[in-house]
Amino acid sequence: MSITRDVSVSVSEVMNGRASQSPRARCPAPFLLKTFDLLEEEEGEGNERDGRRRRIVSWNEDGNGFVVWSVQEFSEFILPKYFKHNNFSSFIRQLNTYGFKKSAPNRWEFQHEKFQKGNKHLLVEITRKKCEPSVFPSFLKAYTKDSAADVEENNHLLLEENKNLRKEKLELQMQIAQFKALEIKLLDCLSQNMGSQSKVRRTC
Amino acid sequence: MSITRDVSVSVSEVMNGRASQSPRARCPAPFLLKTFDLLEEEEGEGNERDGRRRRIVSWNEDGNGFVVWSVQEFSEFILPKYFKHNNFSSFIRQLNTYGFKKSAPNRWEFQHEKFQKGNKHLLVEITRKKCEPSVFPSFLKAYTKDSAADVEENNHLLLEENKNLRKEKLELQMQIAQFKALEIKLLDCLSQNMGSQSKVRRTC
DNA sequence: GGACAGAACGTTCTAGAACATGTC
DNA sequence: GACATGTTCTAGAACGTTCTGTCC
Repeated sequence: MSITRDVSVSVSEVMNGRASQSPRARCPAPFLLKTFDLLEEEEGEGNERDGRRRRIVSWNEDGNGFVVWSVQEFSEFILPKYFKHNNFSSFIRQLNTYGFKKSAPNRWEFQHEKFQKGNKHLLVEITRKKCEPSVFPSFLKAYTKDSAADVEENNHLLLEENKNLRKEKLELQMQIAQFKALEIKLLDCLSQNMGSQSKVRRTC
Repeated sequence: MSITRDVSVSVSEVMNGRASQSPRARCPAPFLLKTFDLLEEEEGEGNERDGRRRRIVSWNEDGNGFVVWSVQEFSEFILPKYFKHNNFSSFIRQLNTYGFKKSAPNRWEFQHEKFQKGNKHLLVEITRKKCEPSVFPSFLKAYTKDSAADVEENNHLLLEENKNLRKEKLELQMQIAQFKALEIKLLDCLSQNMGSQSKVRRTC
C-alpha cells in the first residue's frame, strides 16, 4: 500500500488550487513561465539579436532577479511578444501580484525568492498573492469583509455591558453601604436592649 | 460694514486649507501649475522645438484634456524639467491624486473637469483627493489613522474591564449574601436576648 | 461534440501607504 | 514642528479572457 506515491505536491500548490487541476497542475502560472522564458532567451548563442535583447532586459548579476534596462524597448518589442499588451505598468502589476519586489532604486530590477536563473522548477512555488487571502473559503469572505464593522459592533456591545456592569456594581455597593448601616443599628439595638444582660460582640 | 468683501473663496479651497495660507492662498497646487505650463508651452510660435514637443505631449482636440503621445520622450525630457523625477508612473499617480481620469483606452489621455486649455484660473478648483477625507480636522488624523488598531485595543481593554467588573460584582454579591446572613443572625440574637422585653422589628 | 457555469488568470485604472521634501 | 505636497512601491477593484469540469 504505497500511499506516499505521487504526493510531491507543495503546500503552495494545494493552497492556490493548481494541484487539483489536470493540465495546469504542477505547471507554473503562465505569467511566470513567459517571464522566465523571456529571460532565458538571453542565454542564447550571443548573436546579434540576443546581444540587442540583452540591452533591453536581463538577469541581474547574481541571477536572483532581473533588470529591465530599457522600459521603452521592453514595452514596445518584448511585452507584445509574450503578452497581450504593451503596457509596462501592467507588467509591473503582474509582478507585484506574484510577490516580486522591486529590489533597487533608480532601475527596474525585481526579485522573488523563487525566481532564479536556471531554476525553472522553482516557479511552481510562486503563487498569486490573491490566493493567500482566498485560502479562506469564499463563503467566509463576507464575514472577513465586514470584520471591521463587526469589531465596531462588538465594541459597542461591550461598552453597553460595561455601562450596565458599572451601574450594577454601584447599586450593589449602595446595598452594602445600607447593610453596613443596618448592622451598626442592629448592634446598637442589641447593646442597648441587652443592657446589663451580657456583652455583645459584632460577630454575634 | 461690508463684511461680504473678499469672500470669493470657494468651498473647495476652504476644505483643503489652501485658502487659509498666505502665499499659496488662491494658488493652484504646484503639480497642476507645472502640468498646465508644460502644456501651455505647446502654444508657442510653432518653431522646431515646439514642433518636436508637440509630438510628445499636447492638449487634446477639444482642449478639455491632454495626451502624452510618447511616454518615453515625455519621461526622459519633459518630466525632469518640471519635476524631481522621470518616472511616468509617478506622474500618473499625481494625476490620480488630483482626480484626473484616463479618458481614452490605447493612449495616455487624461481629463479633469477643471483642467481646460486656456482656463488657468480653474486650476484652483482642483483639489487633492486626500483632502476629501481630511475635511476632518487634522487633529483627528491620528485617531482616524489608527482607528482600526485603536478599536481592537479598545475592544481588548473593554473586555478586560468587563471581566474585572464581573468579578467585582460577584464579590459584592457575596458580601451582600454575608450581610444578609449576618442580619438574620443579629435579629436572632436580638429576639433571643430581648426575650420578654419588647418586640423587635427588622427595621429596628 | 456543444453549451454553460465557475474559477483562475490577465489587463486596466485608481488608490493605499510609507517616506521624503518643502514651507510656513 | 506641523502640515501640505511630492515620490515611490504595492495593492484594490472592476472587468475581460481563458481554462476546465459537467451536463445534456
